[in-house]
Amino acid sequence: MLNMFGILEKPLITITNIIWSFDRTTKQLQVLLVKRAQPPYQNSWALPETFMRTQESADEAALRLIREKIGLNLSDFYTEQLATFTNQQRTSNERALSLAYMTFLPEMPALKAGYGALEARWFAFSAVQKRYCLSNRQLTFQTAAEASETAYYQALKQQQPDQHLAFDHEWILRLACQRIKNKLNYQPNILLVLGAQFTLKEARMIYAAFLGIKPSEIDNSNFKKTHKHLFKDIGISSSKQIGRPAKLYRLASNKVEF
Amino acid sequence: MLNMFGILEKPLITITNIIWSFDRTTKQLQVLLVKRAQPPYQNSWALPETFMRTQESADEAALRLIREKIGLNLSDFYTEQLATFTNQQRTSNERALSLAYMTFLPEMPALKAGYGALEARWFAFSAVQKRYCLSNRQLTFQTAAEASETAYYQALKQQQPDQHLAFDHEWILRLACQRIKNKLNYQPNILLVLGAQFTLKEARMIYAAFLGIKPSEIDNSNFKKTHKHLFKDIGISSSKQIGRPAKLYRLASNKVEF
DNA sequence: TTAATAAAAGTATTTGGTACTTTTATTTTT
DNA sequence: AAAAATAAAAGTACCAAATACTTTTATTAA
Repeated sequence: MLNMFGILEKPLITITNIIWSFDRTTKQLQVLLVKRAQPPYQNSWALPETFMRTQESADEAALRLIREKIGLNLSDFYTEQLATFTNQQRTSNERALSLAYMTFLPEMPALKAGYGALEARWFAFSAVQKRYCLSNRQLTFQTAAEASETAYYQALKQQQPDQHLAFDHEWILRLACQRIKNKLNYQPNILLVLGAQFTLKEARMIYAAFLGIKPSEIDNSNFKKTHKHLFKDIGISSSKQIGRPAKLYRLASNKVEF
Repeated sequence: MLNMFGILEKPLITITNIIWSFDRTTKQLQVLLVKRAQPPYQNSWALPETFMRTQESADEAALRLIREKIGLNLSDFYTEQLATFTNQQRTSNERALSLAYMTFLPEMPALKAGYGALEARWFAFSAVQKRYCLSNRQLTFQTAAEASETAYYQALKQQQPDQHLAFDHEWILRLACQRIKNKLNYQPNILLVLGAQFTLKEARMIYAAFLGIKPSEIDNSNFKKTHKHLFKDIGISSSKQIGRPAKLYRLASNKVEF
């Protein structure tokens, strides 16, 4: 398509979805990765992706992705937009923008790999964080000094594929961590992975992961006081465990502001 | 483009840029609107837009938009991504996704309408807020209950064009307000419109606009204490005015986290 | 029955937010 | 030139929240 100023871009639209859940037995936050069946980045681990189709909104595509690629048939989850990635160097062949979403599942369902994936697997977030150095590094998006993004995409080409996530997925994950951390104090949507009821210890485990500290560094008593506006005691105690049973809480509001 | 599952979408990409500045004489936050020269929404006020071209990143397109449509040739400003709008009902003809950005100008330059615009004009944000009811209404994007977004796009078709901004631009602006408000306490990028040095009164004017209160309702002394981590006293006093001269401040950090 | 465990519950101290008052530096008026 | 008006800086006292820490309680394991 041409107009008097140049050729308009009509790129493919990739939907990339960071899918979070929580393992109740290990009390570990989980993130879903798939092993790619086809090139590029064949056999590499990647965030689940799909191309957007005609007659479908991005949100719908994000849901279809969950169904098709991961074999999940769920009704109860929450998806929010993360950001859109437009750098030309992010793909090598035909240009594709990536609309990144985050989905929070209130349980940790069994997975089966769908089309395009050799395998779909839950990973403990702490392991992924360590493996791919998703530290709290500041990401600057200042247009005047967008050097860091440019530098990242330059370096991307030299990477060993088997030691990294496919495409710019580490960059996307890093951004997701930053976003979740920023919202921890006013809109901790990440806690939706804890489902309808949870203990404060479980909430603390998640907070600690994004704050970059050990869970033991957060005092239970103080945590309860500081976040009492976010959690509501539902008057039930947790099931059998060593020590006094923990109370169960729910999120105070499921209204989610943008 | 076809694969075994269906037809992939390759939509046009619209870059929509909300451009903010500050009028030092009236101490009013300003937002830039253009009057559309061509259909659809001919003669309606709209946020500045352009189509993305090949060989150009979305960030570059956002910058080109500033140059071409508004005749600004600036080097010193900051642009950040707001969100991406993908609803099919947002355009009537060929499908177009909109990548919305926000740009903060440290001055309020004169405008000249460029290609596609009959006029480009600065509006006092307070007037725009009132005119288009950009109140603090909660916007829910819960995928399970995305009724509000769907309802919005349904209602959009019935709107009187001359009483509203073009396309879904009121929706986009409302989201921008919400985002700015949320970031006021930890990353008030909106204050970049105040330039290299500003008085606390100027900062208070902007805070008040997004908090939905009168500037007089914010106590100067307390505001200073509460936000002292964000502002740095640069030891200079403001120029001649009635009353004791205000000190000048700068933003403590121009590092911007995502 | 006792020890160990883990969380609830409570306390005391420090920090930060809020409401309010006083002081100071400037312009305008007399 | 002096006094009044203005607007912000600077200070104060009080209340609420965050933090560090201790005690109590409900449970399991030995």
